[in-house]
Amino acid sequence: MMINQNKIPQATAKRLPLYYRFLNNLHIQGKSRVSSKELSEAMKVDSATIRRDFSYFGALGKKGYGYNVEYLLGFFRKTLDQDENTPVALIGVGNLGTAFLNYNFTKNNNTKIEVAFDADKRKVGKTIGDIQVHHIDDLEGNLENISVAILTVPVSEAQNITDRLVKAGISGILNFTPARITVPENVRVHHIDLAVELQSLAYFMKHYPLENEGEE
Amino acid sequence: MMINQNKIPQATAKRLPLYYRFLNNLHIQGKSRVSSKELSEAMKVDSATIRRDFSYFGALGKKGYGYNVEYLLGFFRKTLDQDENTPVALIGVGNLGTAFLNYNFTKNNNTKIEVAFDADKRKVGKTIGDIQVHHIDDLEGNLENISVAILTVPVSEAQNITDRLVKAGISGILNFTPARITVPENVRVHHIDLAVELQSLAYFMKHYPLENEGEE
DNA sequence: AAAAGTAAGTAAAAACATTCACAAATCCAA
DNA sequence: TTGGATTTGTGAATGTTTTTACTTACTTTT
Repeated sequence: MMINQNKIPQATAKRLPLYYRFLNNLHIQGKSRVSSKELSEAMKVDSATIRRDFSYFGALGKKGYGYNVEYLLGFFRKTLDQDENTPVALIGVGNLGTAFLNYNFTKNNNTKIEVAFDADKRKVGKTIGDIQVHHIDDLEGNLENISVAILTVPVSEAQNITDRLVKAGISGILNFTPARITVPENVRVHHIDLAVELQSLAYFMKHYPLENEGEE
Repeated sequence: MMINQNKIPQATAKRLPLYYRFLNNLHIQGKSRVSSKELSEAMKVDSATIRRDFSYFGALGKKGYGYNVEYLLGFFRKTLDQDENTPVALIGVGNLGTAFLNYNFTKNNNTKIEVAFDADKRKVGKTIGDIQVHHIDDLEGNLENISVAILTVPVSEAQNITDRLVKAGISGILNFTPARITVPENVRVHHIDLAVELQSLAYFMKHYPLENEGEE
């Protein structure tokens, strides 16, 4: 495992799951061939960027023809480890947490919430979207083989729970709380701050009047 | 209005709401002075980046001292138009939409969901988090003064509803569906793709083993 | 089989963003 | 009041990402 290349730019890496999903859709639709231009229109990513991104993995297409959907899809499946599943723990079964449980990833997706926790005893024992809710006190015993957590707890609990997650061996956290949590160097945190996103959109609308630009 | 500077880098603009929120917290806590180093530790943004970001707005601090929290906060309040409220429409009162309605922004926040829509008649008429749910058919009549929409509908409806939103005068969309929607040039779309975020985190964990890096 | 068209791949340029490193200004302790 | 400590603001260096522009190779049509 551990594919050699650490050379793929982060910006590219962030787009890979998007590429994968679109290729999968095309494949399901029975399309066997696609060009960077078509992909560009569908995904709103510049076609040169797409070609450059793909090129980090080698020459995957054919000049004058484009890309073979099935081949490309297979390639990305391996690259993105779509074979192996990534089990995920959800911490905090509030409104947002419940949304995640019902959302049920794994349509074209190798990530799946396997276990959920909440501090509210009325929620413990319930099954939401097929997933059992455990009490947060039982966190430590129920994270076997799980290294990724989605954090949807109240902001006041965020750091405290994070510390426990880290101690329990979690090494990646998708943090939906507004808290900028502190973790050891070997733990990766991605923040998604919904209030910031909304304000940021409003700011861009007011101060960056577009009449031409591409995207986000 | 329309503050002169179109010169602020986008990367900086995206951090402004974060800065604002932290300054507000500091102010509430009664702190009157703060350095870029302290801010850096709290927000996990490099201190030089913070100083550089602030500097786009002029010299806001004092050498040897740091920044006056109240002054800086006041400055950002004006810059971010925290005075004027930005009313928002929520389209799609499913799990995620409900989470937003209950989440209720506007703690330190000038964005507020004012109206919600759904296609399910059983939801219409309900009040969730103080917000009335209207039928999606009544979209066009109920978007007076609203220019921002949060899109949390099923992916199959995304483009169709987007077209209606645009026709009804919406010029900014926070899109939580996996669809990469098509809009006219003058409409700004920010995508938040939860499945992609999760997969992307998993990819980074596997291929970018950190033992040192900063953040996202 | 030739000509016209298409589209990948990429080198180089441009644009964008972060970080270093330090002078200048101010603070603060004794 | 002096002198060391602090901390900003920023030029320059570095790093990253996007975009341009073009060659090459293949496809398709005639």
